[in-house]
Amino acid sequence: MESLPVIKALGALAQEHRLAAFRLLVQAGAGGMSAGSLADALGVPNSSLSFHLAQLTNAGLIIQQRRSRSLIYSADYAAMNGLVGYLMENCCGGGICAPASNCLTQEERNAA
Amino acid sequence: MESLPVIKALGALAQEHRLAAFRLLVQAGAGGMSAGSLADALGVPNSSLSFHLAQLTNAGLIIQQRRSRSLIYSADYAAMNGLVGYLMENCCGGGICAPASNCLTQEERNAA
DNA sequence: GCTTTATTTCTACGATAGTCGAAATATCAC
DNA sequence: GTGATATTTCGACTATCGTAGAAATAAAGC
Repeated sequence: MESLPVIKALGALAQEHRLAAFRLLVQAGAGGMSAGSLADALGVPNSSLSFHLAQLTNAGLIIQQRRSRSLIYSADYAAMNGLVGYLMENCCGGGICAPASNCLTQEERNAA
Repeated sequence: MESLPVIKALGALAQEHRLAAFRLLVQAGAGGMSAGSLADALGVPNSSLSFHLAQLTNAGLIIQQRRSRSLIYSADYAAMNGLVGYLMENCCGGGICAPASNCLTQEERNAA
């Protein structure tokens, strides 16, 4: 993993509403949440949240899907694993520390 | 761990020079590096780097020590473990994923 | 004390982030 | 097509970030 996407991902998470939104999506799992229900849950105006969701999407941390009139967002577990992996990979000179554990996607969990 | 310090830490790492500096310090280990040698290694003016080191220090990611005329900076492994732990802790609803592996401090490594 | 070395603080500047109401777009139901 | 719903884009604004030269501070040596 390169440095630039890591910086984008870290920057995307380094904001109150975005960190909260991302965590909600992580906990929501594969089903995801609509933009509107996220805005309600966070108490942020739609237009503001839309801005933040675009940032998270651009950073590759979340995925957007249309379901009827709603846009459903869900966390990209692979991206998150890559981010944590990058941070741990360069820890302690890459020698002693074991790689970070991975969060499984719904599919991976079913397969296990 | 609260949300605010996590946001500060993520924000501190979400910048080219600061991420590079932090990684250099992580690899440098307990011995750390002086402000000047960091500035040389990164090709950044002293005053600019000083600004960034202050941000990292304020975020609790690195530690400052004076050694004669030089100020020596070193990575705070405990803070990094806390940050990664926070991200992993809220992953997958906190259920299935194992906690992230820890990077050991020099003392912990010696004790092991 | 004065000088040298190492680093920070000051200052000013342009660039980007965050906010939110209003207008625009997309989809569905009839 | 018309109307209702869900979400985004636009616009204007303030606040904070990143930059780097210049001046100030801290420690060591003579």
